Amino acid sequence: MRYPAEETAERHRRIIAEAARMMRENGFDGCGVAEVMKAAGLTHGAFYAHFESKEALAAAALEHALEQTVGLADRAADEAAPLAAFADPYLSRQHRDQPGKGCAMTSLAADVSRKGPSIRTVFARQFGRLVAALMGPTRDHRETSRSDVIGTLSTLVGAMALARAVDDPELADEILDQARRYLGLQPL
Amino acid sequence: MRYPAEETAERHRRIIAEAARMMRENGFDGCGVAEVMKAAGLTHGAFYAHFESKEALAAAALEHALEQTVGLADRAADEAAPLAAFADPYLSRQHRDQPGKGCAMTSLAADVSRKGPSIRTVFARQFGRLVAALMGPTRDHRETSRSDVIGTLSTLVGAMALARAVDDPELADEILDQARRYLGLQPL
DNA sequence: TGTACATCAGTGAACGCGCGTTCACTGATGTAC
DNA sequence: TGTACATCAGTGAACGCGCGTTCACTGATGTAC
Repeated sequence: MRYPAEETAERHRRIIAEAARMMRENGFDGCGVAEVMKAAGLTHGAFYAHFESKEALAAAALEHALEQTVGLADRAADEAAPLAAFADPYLSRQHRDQPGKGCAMTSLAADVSRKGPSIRTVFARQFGRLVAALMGPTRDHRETSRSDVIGTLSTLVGAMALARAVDDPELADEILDQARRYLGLQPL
Repeated sequence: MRYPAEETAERHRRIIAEAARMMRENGFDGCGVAEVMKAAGLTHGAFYAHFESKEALAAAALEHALEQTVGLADRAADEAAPLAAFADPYLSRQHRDQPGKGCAMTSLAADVSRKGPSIRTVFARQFGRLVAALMGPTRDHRETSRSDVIGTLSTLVGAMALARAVDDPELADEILDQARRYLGLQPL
């Protein structure tokens, strides 16, 4: 049957949101089309009324997930120390233990590097926006700032990836703790 | 037919080496058993004479790949500035463009976090050895040192993951450049 | 304002493919007598 | 030293399963007259 336009749009958004969560948890190839559609309350057959292919869904889901990270950076940019304001909640146990709700740079960067242009372009664009947001509106020493921003982001992404990979709770905690110290953040 | 023990052992090593390369390039799930065996010059049927399962191969391949990284750290530990000696070749374009020959922390950390204990334990153990190697034989300010080592490793892993994910050669180069500056390394 | 009809997001069965795994079989090697 | 035989890493066909994708069909909605 034909459905009201707004309900269809709402379902479309829900598919993207569920995919963004599941792909961050299990990787692009770790969650199936049928699984995503089921999580969105639909059957898999309807998928191709919403997306041209699974790759198109992956691109939309990645964009959605990174949008969330850019939003956090925008809010952090209003603080006195934007980088610290962004980094502090990033290096938390909550973020480590809930990849499905967290930053897609950490959970999907390696996956992205193995995918095609449609996905990698999304990543590059959103990463550029993230760096720009964290540099603040007007700075003079742009070069130095970009190095601080990119260096700090690298530390965040690497520390979180390592903390999640390690199969030893104490070591995982220590990685967060030492990365926080390294960046000059308060201990957890 | 039955084969000489040494030839069998040599083939076993070749399977692991090829798997270590292909899994770093394409992820654990991105390369198949048949593909690995073909790269090692065998047919897929012989695989289960060498490994109990694909997961067992993945664990062996990860161990092999990380052994290589620990070896580089051991050699860097003999230098005047071990961390810089390790970081300098890490943040190179060559490393970025040849993930199959490079550090498995960057290419496989996210994959590892989604796998079972047999694989995650390998990662944790080798990461521990890597940190220990880079801290040098005898230091007094251990706490500070561990923070420097873990913080720097995080930066390396994150920067390389980001540089590889980005679909823009200039941005990928800039990530390496700025991360090098952030860590106080000479420009490329 | 009614009526006939085109639309299209749904459903669920089916397809083709690749994957990890299994299995019957091979035959040179190493061992027991 | 020869001979018979067990071993086991190979080969290649086959299996079962899950996946992305396709397709015939449904029926409420929106549109044309």
